[in-house]
Amino acid sequence: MSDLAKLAGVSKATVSRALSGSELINPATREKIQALAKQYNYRLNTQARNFRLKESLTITVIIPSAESAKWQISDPFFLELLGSISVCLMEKGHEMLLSAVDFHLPDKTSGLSKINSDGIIVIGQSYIHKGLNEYARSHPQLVVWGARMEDQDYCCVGGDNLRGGLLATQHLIERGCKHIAIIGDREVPEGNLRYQGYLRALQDAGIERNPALEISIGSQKNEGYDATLLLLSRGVKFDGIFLLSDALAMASISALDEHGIAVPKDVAIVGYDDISLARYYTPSITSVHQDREIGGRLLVEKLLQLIDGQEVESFTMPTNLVVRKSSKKTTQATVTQHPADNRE
Amino acid sequence: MSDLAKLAGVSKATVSRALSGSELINPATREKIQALAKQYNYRLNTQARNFRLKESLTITVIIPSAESAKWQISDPFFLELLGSISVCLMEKGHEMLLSAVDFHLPDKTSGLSKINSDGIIVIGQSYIHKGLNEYARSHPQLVVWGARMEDQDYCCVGGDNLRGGLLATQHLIERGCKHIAIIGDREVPEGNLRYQGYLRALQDAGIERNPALEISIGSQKNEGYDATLLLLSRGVKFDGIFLLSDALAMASISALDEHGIAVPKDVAIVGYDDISLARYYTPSITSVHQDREIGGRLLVEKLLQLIDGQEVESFTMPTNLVVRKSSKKTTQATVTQHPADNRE
DNA sequence: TTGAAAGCGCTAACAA
DNA sequence: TTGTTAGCGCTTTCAA
Repeated sequence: MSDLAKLAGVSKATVSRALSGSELINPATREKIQALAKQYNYRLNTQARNFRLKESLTITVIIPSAESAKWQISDPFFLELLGSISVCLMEKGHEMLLSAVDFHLPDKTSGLSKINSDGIIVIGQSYIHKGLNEYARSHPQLVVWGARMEDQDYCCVGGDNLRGGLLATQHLIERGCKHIAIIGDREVPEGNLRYQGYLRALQDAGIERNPALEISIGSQKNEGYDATLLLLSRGVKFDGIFLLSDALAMASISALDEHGIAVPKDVAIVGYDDISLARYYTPSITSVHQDREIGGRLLVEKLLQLIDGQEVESFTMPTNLVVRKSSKKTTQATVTQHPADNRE
Repeated sequence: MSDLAKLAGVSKATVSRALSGSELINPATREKIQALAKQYNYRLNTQARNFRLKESLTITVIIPSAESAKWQISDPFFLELLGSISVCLMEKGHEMLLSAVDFHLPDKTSGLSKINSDGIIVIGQSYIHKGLNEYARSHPQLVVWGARMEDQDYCCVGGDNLRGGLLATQHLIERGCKHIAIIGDREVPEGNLRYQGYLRALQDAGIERNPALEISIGSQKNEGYDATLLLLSRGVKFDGIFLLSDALAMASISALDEHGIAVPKDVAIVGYDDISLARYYTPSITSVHQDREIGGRLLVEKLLQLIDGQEVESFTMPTNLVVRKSSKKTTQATVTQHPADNRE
């Protein structure tokens, strides 16, 4: 920069002002300097600038990774949300630092405090709601995609999971299902709310809950597959399954298919998230839609407001069901399998 | 830091040395200072440190975004590779800056030079091979996932696309297919090589190439769907399709299914990449496997060597076919559709 | 083994 | 409108 200053015959300060497009500078000088900068292919040292300004223009996005397969970034929906966040951040002139954190590790949120950026977006509360609460008290520059909780000290954006679970289950009931299984991770707040919606729908319809139809697992595809096999092995009747994510739904359909059980003929399937592939699966998957574009935008905007020192409210996005083939009504049938293997 | 120095009754320099675990310091002093730092929850200012050291410990990963849907980060395989890269980078103590760039834009690679990090990993050459070459000449801290090219001035890691295309097509031929369509993006180097493999397999088997069976499109799911409809509308006979990615394969199967064409009974399908979902699609998808874990690790290691000033060679990873149901032999059948709509 | 001091490249008071 | 100057928080010579 001092070189450039010499070349232009002005001081460093003037160059700095010219390059940052300051108001209080002679337009002629500014253009001269900018031309010179371009000519010599000079670029501001962002590190120095950020250091000086005590800002990084960088946002850290944390996405939970799957414990079992660390190199595999979790849920496709989160990835699609990530795409939306990435675009918004870019529009606002921020960089995106991506960090896949395994929240199953003992230290859990301890990694958060090592982060050095203007703000943090956590995609999915995972198992760390309390940790987030604690962290947020000292570092308010945090927004989280997830479920609204009673005791929530951080800003949270997410879908209406209770309603989503309700819609999904009601749909299966309306479609004629009497024995509706539910498979997914109920340990995480979002999953739990979807489960509550499921319970409520059953209750509203006067259907008694059957614990043998409920399986709480992680969110990996193989777990969806295995859980479906487990369900089959229980020998309990079921004619519909509500899966707490589309990835699980796909794996489940795959498992059913391998056992000669047809979807939707024998069993109706409803997933969650309406990931882009849901429409292109065979059969296409009925799913609870969450708008990732709006979601990502909201997360970014709220975080930026937070960084700006503004007060910010959490937001729950409306949610709707997209009906596709996997739950289409056909000639009814109910599956019973291997009543032998009847452990838990 | 100066506060900490006062507390410890030493100079800033000593604190700095203690915290960086320098050799030339009294172990007693070091431990005292480290204890103090922990007690007061003091952390080094990374920005200042990086600025001083002229390093960022940050690697930028560039992943091409789909032109049509900017918020949707492209191919699932790239995402899985990204996961692997992320883990390796973390292991090596680097941060990962993620940038989704639309290489269809007119400026194309111009964005690269604005990047301010220790090195760049580009996932997929996309349409910018020349731009990468040019960039690499002045900025050698660059590795690219993609295809080996004759004139390549950058370090490149990727699968053996020619062989992959060959294996996929040979498999379809062995399985009895006589009329093998190919759908995918041949504009990008990787796609083109896979296509060359396809051509060679046909040639080896003495099957004449039929341009009506070839469709070059982008890599979005809807394009795979549309391309399949286009193929059907051409009214040309086909009993197998080689799709240049698994995402396309899924969309294609979906399109066929909607037209009452069964996979693999009527048409055999082979995809590419062996993404984790391939095994859980219905039917499960035969696909050319590329090891994302090793791939990611290689990319990171080579980049770090490059940053370290070492000479680095490009590497082509071995490639193999994973056979699943989508290409399983059944009672043979050949589809002909709508010979009416025979334009193009 | 430790301290004093310089300086990384930039911005922003303050002065001119 | 521009220049002078100080200083962000750290590391690292060099000297003690």
